[in-house]
Amino acid sequence: MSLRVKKSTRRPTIKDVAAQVGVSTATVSRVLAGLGGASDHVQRRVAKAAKALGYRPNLQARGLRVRRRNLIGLVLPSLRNPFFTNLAHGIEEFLGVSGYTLLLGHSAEQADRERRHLEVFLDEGIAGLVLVPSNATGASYADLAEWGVPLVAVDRAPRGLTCDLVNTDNRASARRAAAHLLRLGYKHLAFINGPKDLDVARLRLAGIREAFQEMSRSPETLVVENGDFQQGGGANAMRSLLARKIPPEAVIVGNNLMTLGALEVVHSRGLRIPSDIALLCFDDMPWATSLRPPMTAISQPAEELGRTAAGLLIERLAHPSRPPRTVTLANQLNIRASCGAV
Amino acid sequence: MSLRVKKSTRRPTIKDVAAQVGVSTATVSRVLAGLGGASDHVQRRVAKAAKALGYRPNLQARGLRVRRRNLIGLVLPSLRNPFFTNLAHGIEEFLGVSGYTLLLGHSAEQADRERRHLEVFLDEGIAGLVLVPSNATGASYADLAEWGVPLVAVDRAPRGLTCDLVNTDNRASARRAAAHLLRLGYKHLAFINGPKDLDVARLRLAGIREAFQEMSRSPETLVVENGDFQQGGGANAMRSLLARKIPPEAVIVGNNLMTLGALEVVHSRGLRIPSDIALLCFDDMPWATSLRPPMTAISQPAEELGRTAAGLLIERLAHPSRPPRTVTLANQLNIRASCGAV
DNA sequence: ATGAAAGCGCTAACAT
DNA sequence: ATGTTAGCGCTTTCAT
Repeated sequence: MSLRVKKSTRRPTIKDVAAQVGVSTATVSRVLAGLGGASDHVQRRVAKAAKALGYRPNLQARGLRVRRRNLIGLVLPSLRNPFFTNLAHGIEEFLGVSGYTLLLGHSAEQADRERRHLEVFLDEGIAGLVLVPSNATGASYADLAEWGVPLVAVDRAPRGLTCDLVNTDNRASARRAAAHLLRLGYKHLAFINGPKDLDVARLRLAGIREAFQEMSRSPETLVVENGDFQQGGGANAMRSLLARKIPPEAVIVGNNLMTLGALEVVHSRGLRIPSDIALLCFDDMPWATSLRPPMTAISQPAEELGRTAAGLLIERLAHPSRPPRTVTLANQLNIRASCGAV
Repeated sequence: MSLRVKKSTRRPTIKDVAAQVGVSTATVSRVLAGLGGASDHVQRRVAKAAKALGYRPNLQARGLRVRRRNLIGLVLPSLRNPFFTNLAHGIEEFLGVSGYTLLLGHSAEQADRERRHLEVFLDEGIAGLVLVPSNATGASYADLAEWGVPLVAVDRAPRGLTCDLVNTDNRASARRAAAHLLRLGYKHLAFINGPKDLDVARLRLAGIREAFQEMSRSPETLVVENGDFQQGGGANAMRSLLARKIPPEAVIVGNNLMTLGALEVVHSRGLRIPSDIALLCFDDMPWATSLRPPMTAISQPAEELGRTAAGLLIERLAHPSRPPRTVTLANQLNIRASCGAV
């Protein structure tokens, strides 16, 4: 005796399964949800029929009913930057095993694009949100709190909003990096920083200044350029540094992309690293060791940042009213030849 | 006279707007959908009330009703590989302006993970799917056709399924690359290829063999290793090549990540490029020019691939029964110093 | 143990 | 021009 499989073009619903077995939809729902409350006999038959029909739950309908979905929104400033995509990797990995699905948006550091994504995600009924805030001009996150969606910020603190935050020890690692260069004897340093709006940028600059102070160096021996975290910005900044009356002997570059731009300029001028100019950069990328000379870099634990953020979000979903937490992960200074010390 | 704003903790629904204005929900729905069919007076009042209340549509409810959602699923083999994340960038960019939102999943080249994502996406009611098939052992895409979800494959053709496909001219570009090396006088070549299962891998190998034939070289002067498209695999393959009785004079590496692995080994052995060993790789990355010497690379238009795929999908959504198309984009050989020709 | 029925928020036929 | 109504697929009381 074989089950009659209803031939149909549309997806089978819980109703079809119920009809097949000859029970009510309520029973099917309960069985499929694993709530028991049905005889073993029925349980088996329901499971069998569901399988035979190829039944799959309609998550929209379920979501509509229980007003909660297993969707998590993720908004990143860029998909071209490995730092952020590694972050995404970490998040996806963690959330995947927790049964959540990711909605992805990218803001290109623009407040309005970011906002649009956030709104759509909300309309989709996301359960939670992971955000690397652009903090672009005009961006404000103050009203996100009212949306009632659990939110974890990563890497950067959103302006005007206190929430769970996972970041790195920007200040301390920048201080260590600067101290390293000063200790090696470089006198005139430059820092190609990110956009001024970002706390990340402020903290790193503060860290570098600390190092100068600790080692009793004049703040005038530090030149700061503000780049845009893009390759072109890095190139521009480097050009402008090299055009100075006293070009820096060593440069700290604020991220991976700007480093590429800076390198481009350094190479095109035929300058040698580190004898003509020493380089140290934020974001240790797999190719840092393949550059000649290998690049000294501050490695940021991008994937770990992602996993931590995902974990924090899951906890937040379980305990919505806990006080917000900040988790800071340590960066690491990987010393290689681009600064002259082996 | 100001509108009374109903104070409530839950999201306002279309009902709240209707009540506020004193019309039926149907009218509100029509006005908000821009279908007209209402007096200017009412239109204005509805718009005003919706805004005042902060009304936002519940997309799940809408989707349930109209059985179609503005969600597009995207499944990638990896989020660590810039090629794929650039692809994602292109897709996101295109889809974003078309009003679609992206669901992201990554398979890590594993058939079961990939399948799980596909199923969940389907349950979420996606309108369409962009897939870079893992083609991992056990993966089959034959039944995807029955799901009735428009599907565009990118980069690799899914096993057992004919569908829209966007890829690159793997065969031709591989042939050009090999010809370039042969013309430069290299006799013993090696190819660190990707997993055998992938059409990409087969096509490239075929292209290289073509070059050998055209230039009347013995096929024995080509050694092929199959890597896993990961950094570690590239390192292993390179080690094994260097351990041969006759190590290759020039190596073509199948992707960016394996290139990093190969470089790692080359550098650790103290070999010089190109005098000891020439290198040419698939995937031109921003850092290719910053390597010393700059790396000769076959650039694949990842973002363009993504945009094209997104475009194809949108057309497919509009014309579900059109015959499947394959769009092939040209790769470009960027000749740099790593092969000896300036 | 199981079923009937209501309803999540929305849209679309079908009235009027 | 606008309202009434049904129903998308599901879960969840509340009965039985």
